[in-house]
Amino acid sequence: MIRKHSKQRTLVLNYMKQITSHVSAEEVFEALNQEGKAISLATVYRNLDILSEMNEIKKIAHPVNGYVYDKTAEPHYHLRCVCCNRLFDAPNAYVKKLDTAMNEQSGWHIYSHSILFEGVCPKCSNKADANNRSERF
Amino acid sequence: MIRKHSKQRTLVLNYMKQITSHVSAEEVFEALNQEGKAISLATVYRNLDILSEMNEIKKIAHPVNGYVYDKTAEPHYHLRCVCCNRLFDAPNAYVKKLDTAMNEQSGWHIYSHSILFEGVCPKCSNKADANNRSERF
DNA sequence: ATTATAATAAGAATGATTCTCAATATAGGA
DNA sequence: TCCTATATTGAGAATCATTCTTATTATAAT
Repeated sequence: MIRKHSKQRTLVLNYMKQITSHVSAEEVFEALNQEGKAISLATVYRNLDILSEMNEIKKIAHPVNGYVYDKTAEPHYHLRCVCCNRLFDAPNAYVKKLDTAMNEQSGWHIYSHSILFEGVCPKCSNKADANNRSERF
Repeated sequence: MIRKHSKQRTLVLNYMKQITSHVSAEEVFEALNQEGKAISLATVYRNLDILSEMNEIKKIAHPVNGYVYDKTAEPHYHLRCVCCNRLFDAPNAYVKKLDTAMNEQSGWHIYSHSILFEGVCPKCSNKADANNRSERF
């Protein structure tokens, strides 16, 4: 018996599709409730995981803050700001041939890969510049 | 006042240097106590984090199992088996030019990147083959 | 030796995530 | 439409990795 998304799962999915960043379950929970859409935290967690398994979104281990969810399951790369800790999509395309190359080199059966770049985002580096200026004068 | 490693920190570091895989704090704790080296779990956690900050080892967010620690802080890539969930070092070298390329493309100040390949390790794919054979007959 | 700082053990506290379970909703067949 | 089986929910309890607290012990510099 194939069952389509429940009312709550649809809420979660619609929210995910509409945002541009990467969010934690807690953030989804708070955003939906703020909008007046009553949903429990456990249901948010449950549905984010179900949607990940259905390959509609992707669950990502954030290097320092538990898990975040990504609106798209298509493989792509990420940038993390070591200053504000936020996660962003990288502008470049997925390089499929890295998988075939690693396949041959390692003897594993490789499905995919992910790349995480670490650095300082423009917003944070502007802030740092401003601080330096004000310290100087 | 510069202080060199304490007795317990040295225990942890020596253990890390001698292993080949990637271990959790709990595993370090159990291995050391099994060897008769008394050390508390909190101390293991504390020193693994201190050693990471000192850049002697590296702390890694495992995609499904919390954090693991890597004996080397030198940037390199990883393979994760989706079957047994273990983490291994990839055989290839770090590609520095990905950082400079992403620097230009994104406008960020990029420090480094990491690549995580996902697939099935030889041991697990052998196991799967064996299971298939036995199911067939 | 003395003193100040660093580090420890043990357990308590925290916090994110998962689990439990009684209640509610839904799909498909009679 | 009503019935039945299954899916889903909400609310809070439970779990579990990690961090914090605090009294005690170790260490380095004087």
